[in-house]
Amino acid sequence: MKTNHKKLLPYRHSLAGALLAAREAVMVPIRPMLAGAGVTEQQWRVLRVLDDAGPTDLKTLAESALLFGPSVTRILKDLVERGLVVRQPNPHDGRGAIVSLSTTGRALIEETAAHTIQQLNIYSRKFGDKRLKNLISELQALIAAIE
Amino acid sequence: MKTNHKKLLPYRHSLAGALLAAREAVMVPIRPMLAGAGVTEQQWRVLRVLDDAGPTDLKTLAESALLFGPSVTRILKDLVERGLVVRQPNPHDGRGAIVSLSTTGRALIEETAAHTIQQLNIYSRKFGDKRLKNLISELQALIAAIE
DNA sequence: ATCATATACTTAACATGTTAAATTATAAAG
DNA sequence: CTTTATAATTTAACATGTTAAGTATATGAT
Repeated sequence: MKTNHKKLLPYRHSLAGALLAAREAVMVPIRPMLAGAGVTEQQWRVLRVLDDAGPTDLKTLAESALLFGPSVTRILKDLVERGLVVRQPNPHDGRGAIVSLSTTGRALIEETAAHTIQQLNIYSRKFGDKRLKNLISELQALIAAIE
Repeated sequence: MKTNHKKLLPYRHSLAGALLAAREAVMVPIRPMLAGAGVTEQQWRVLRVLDDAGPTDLKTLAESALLFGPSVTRILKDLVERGLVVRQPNPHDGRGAIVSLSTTGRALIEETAAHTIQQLNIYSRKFGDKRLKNLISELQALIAAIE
């Protein structure tokens, strides 16, 4: 039943497949560390984006963290309850809210950052630092080209 | 609240972030087509892998399609009910099963393949054919280097 | 043959993803 | 000032992801 009726590449060699497989390979060593810090991958993305950008409205946060609105609602409810994120009304828009990292939240990011940077260094050593930077750059260029 | 306390890159410039964002950008135009064909992204991965590899046991299928075992169980139940996949006992192992594409399932893959190939061609035109092939090749090299 | 262990799933339980509809508030037009 | 339309979230409903426990079969050692 081999594929000889068309030009479709084997899934792992396709663009979508290679991107998914690469992401999976990259995340495998990182996930245990996040679990140890008590955050899921999605919660960590929210915290990271808030650390990057400071106080942010929810829509921007969702886009930046590559999450859907309802997921952000649910994740923030949890992070606020745990005191990692602070939520305030948006002074310029009565409908929306603004969230930012608490001191505890920032501390969590700083702790995990040490680990992720270390992991990145391992990847750099195995794959080549310049090569890795170029790969990231190409990924961003692809995104820009598609949009 | 800018990030100046450590060397963590902004999320979109990080390896994990760039991979996730790139995958998302690539899939956005493809998802509506899959929805039109009546399959989810994960179901489509299962069908694609079966088209690549022919009759396959469930564990291999899960690994190839980047899915967990329980997801494969659930997805196959649906695909078999809809007549896209055929399930047979494994003659060499009484515990397991072997699944393969039905004629209908193969027809679905062939139809959608035309669309995905067309989309790939658009990406090639926008990003460069050689450049795109090289990107995929680098992704695979990264996976190999990490493991 | 029997016991212990490992393997291939399946089931169950809960978190998250995803879409659509509901809610509340701003904004624009008349 | 109302009416209408648009925007920011939340709620609800269901699919899928994810982990852990359960079931049945195979494998290996005594």
